[in-house]
Amino acid sequence: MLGGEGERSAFSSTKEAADERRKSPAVDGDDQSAASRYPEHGVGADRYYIPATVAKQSPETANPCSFIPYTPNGTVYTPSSAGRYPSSLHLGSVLPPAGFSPSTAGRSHFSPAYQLGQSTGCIYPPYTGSGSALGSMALPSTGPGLRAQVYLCNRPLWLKFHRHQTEMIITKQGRRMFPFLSFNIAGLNLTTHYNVFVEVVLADPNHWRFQGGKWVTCGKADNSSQGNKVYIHPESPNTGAHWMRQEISFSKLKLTNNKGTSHSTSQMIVLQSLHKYQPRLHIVEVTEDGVEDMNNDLKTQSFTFPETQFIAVTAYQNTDITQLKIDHNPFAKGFRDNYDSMYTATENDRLTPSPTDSPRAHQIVPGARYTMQPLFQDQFVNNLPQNRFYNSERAVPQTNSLLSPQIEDGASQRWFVASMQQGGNSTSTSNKLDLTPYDGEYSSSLLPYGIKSLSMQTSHALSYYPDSAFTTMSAGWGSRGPYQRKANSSLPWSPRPSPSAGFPEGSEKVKSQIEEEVNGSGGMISSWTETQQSALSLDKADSYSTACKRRRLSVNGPSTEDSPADIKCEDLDTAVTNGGSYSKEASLSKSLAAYYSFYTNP
DNA sequence: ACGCTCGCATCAGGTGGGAAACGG
DNA sequence: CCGTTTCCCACCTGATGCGAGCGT
Repeated sequence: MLGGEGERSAFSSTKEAADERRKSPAVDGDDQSAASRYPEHGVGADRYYIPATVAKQSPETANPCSFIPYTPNGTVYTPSSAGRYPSSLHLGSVLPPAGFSPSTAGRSHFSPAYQLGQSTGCIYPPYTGSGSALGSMALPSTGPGLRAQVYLCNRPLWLKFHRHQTEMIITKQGRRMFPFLSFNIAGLNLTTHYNVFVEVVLADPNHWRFQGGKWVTCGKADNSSQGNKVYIHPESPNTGAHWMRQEISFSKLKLTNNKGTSHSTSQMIVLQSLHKYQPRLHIVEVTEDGVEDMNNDLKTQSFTFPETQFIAVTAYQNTDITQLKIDHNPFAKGFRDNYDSMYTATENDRLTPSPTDSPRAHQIVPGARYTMQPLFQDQFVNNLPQNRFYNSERAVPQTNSLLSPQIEDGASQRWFVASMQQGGNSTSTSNKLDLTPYDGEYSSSLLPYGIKSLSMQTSHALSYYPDSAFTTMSAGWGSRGPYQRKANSSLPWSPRPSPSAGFPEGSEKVKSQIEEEVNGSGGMISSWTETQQSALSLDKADSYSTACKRRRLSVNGPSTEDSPADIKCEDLDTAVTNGGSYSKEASLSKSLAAYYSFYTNP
């Protein structure tokens, strides 16, 4: 396995108390400003994020809401002194004043706050924080200090890539990530405003190279890299209700190696080739205009999903990764060997989405049938009239979430992470990902926000997405669907039900099952989330997969191993959905009803 | 006449492959 | 020399504009 494989998916989140006043990073602004705000260079270059770290926490201590806690079994390097944005924000002294967000550009300047932690000089400062981590995972509620919970929507897909050590192409003009980051957030104050942004930090202090079919370290990382390391979601700032309404997709985030780029800097994150990076999600409470509240130090929450770690490259090294990209990225359909034959087949027999299929549908595993086009048509790019949405800049439609893959995936799993302080000191670099699935019924609990419930609906109404896994996988393309278009952006939010509802009694059981499965498969966890539908057509999927892989074989081993794992996963999923007390059909109907009720209420 | 839906064509942009260029 | 980076290519997706057809 590659270095990152098998990494424990312990997610680490951090809520770092800021000792200093800070403002949110500017969305707009030029690179320089952005970079300066979150400089990675300059300071001690030695700040890296060490994955697999988190304060240990047992599910029991986790939030009562039954969201299955993203059990942090991993370890996260925790600097003695932590800052809010330890890694990239360490440069404090170097930060020049900059506008905070596009909407607030020039209005607020980067304050020293983000620089916290910088002074520590510790090499791996990213996770700092004090206080209880999961223990603070409270049910969504109103009031300050509540902890947010974050789901990595397309986690199954990320896991697939992670197994082979994810690689992300970086180009001068910028290249989108694939899979891209897509989250669902819960636990925010409905009316409070937040800035949501992604920061990409060095995952380790090494320079990597692909040798002998494997990624091996090769000297030390170049810490002097400059450039923007933060991508602020274009809809920032916005209310908690807004962020929780739908998936928060970062599909338009671009990675570049062009430090001098001056255009579209707000959409570009500057990285260095052959370095390993770890994306981090930050949620910062701000005033309505995007300025961080200077009177509260506990308004920043950070989340890290180790499975999203990747090595930046200018050309793909591992053929397995290349094949995965081709298989799942709709823009790469042209590289699928048997594309023609595949699409001449009947719709039901198709192994991969048709060109017209929803983009979202593409972040799924091959072998599944999905033709949600009408519903998910604009998931990838927002093509709806902007004024119909809460925010014109929304990358992903609100309703998307409803239809989002997560739904389906919901049946099989939900990856949830509660914000927690990175106080954990675990030093273990275990690479084993912690697979904590959400129970199949979680969706109903989330219904109020439509997002999750919609997912269920999708799976229900659309036979194309038989299994939940798909929905999750497809989430990567952003989620937006026709239903969202009809949704009134100004709809009042019904009280969010306790997340606990999302986890059926059997959730623990399911979780243990999954973990067992994962362990038993030697880390082949990538596709366990695939839906049972795909399992039904597994043979077809395998055929497709095999065909696609004929073209190239990785030195270190073909991905054919996926098949067994997939089967197991699917079987597991089936067991969960069928064997358990969970009735997908009933649940879907219920969710659907709830969904409509929610959106039609005045 | 007006509004709506649908299909088609066009365009911009994203994708990996492969060859050439670059640099240590 | 070798590894890395850059550029161009063909292919595909999604957004947009336009006109035809239909119903009110």
